[in-house]
Amino acid sequence: MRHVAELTERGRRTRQRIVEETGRQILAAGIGGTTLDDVRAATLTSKSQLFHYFPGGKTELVRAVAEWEGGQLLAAQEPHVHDLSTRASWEAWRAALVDYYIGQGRWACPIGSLATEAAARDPGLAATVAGAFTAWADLLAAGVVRMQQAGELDASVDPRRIAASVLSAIQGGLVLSQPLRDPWPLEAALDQALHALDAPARG
Amino acid sequence: MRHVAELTERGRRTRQRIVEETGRQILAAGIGGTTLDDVRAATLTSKSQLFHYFPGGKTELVRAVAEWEGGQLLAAQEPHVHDLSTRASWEAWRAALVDYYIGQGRWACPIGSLATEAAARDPGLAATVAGAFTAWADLLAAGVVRMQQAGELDASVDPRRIAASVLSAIQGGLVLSQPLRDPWPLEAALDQALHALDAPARG
DNA sequence: TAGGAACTGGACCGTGCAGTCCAACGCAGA
DNA sequence: TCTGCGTTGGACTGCACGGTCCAGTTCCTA
Repeated sequence: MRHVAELTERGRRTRQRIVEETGRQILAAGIGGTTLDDVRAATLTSKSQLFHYFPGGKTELVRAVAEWEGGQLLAAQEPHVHDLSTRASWEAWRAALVDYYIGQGRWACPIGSLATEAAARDPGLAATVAGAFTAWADLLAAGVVRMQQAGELDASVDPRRIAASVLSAIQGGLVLSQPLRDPWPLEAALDQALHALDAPARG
Repeated sequence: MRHVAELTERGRRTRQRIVEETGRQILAAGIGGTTLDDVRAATLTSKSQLFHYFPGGKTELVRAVAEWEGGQLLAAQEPHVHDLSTRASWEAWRAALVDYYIGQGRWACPIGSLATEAAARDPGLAATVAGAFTAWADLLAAGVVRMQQAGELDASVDPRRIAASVLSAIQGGLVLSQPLRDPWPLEAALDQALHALDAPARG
């Protein structure tokens, strides 16, 4: 006997298909530019399915997308983002990240692009987005700490500030790169931010 | 005898009122979240006036806003942005900029917030936005050159890359600060980016 | 002071889109 | 095979919003 809102395997797959396709459309056209009819057509589903799996409508769907994309974004940085204990590891991480954005034709951050639109429309979504940023920043800050522990970095630098400035370089670099359709601002900003890791430990 | 599309003083004021109010609404709610009816109500005008001054409709209005905001943004950085020949001048510029964004309750960049939404919806607008970024970056790069000429900065650093990374720090810092409603990521990113100016000239 | 152009008010229209509703299908377990 | 829930299809509704239209007013200029 099943209980409320339980999903079968088929249901889970359909739901997931909707989330991923909506994510693609939002990245390309923004929340406002993404219509449920477009999603319905692209996923070969029907209106009733959309509201069956997301009773809260578009708002709930977008939040599900935010959570999914947040996870994907961190997954794309594995395994480097859990190392980051050497300068070489940071470079490997950097390469994976640039490939995720530019190499795979995203040209924007799935989370970052939600941030601006979310802040105005949906406070709950803004909280989800802020949470994704915090989780990400924590991973980077942990890497900075690891570099300090390994004796490769001056212990006086603040890991949280480094993490925030690296994250800002990514987001801001994408803002500049996107309309120019050229990765160089992203790369310049990222490299500049990573120079903060070049302060050797004081012997 | 007047000619086509000439504006009287009254007309110019009305038009300007529409542009500024639309700018406020776009910053708060995005392009998609801004309706002509809201603008009409807030400016105490009528639909016909909106289309009288902007025959191209919302698209043309938004472009006018982008150009106006671009100018305002640079104006807010005066007179510092035309100096930037000393480290102190950069700090004064930094303070003016943070006040423009945070002190005046914007919490987002009028141009940066357009960038993401524009890239998807309106290629012409994206070009305008890219132009605004370029003009801004040119001013910063000129400042870097002035520091180099004054002998305060190593001549080997690339002014364009510095300018791009500082601009990215601003835009990305705002992306992080906005949902958190806290200026610290913006300030951390900006300060980190400005460290690039701390490379003394090689004697 | 008359003519005309710039300016203004607001009713009206068409459409695109979020969300509703209900009937039908399919796949388990009893 | 029956029963019931999870699942699916798609027509339908309400309305918000961009855009049109035209009549009326203000104000410059000759």
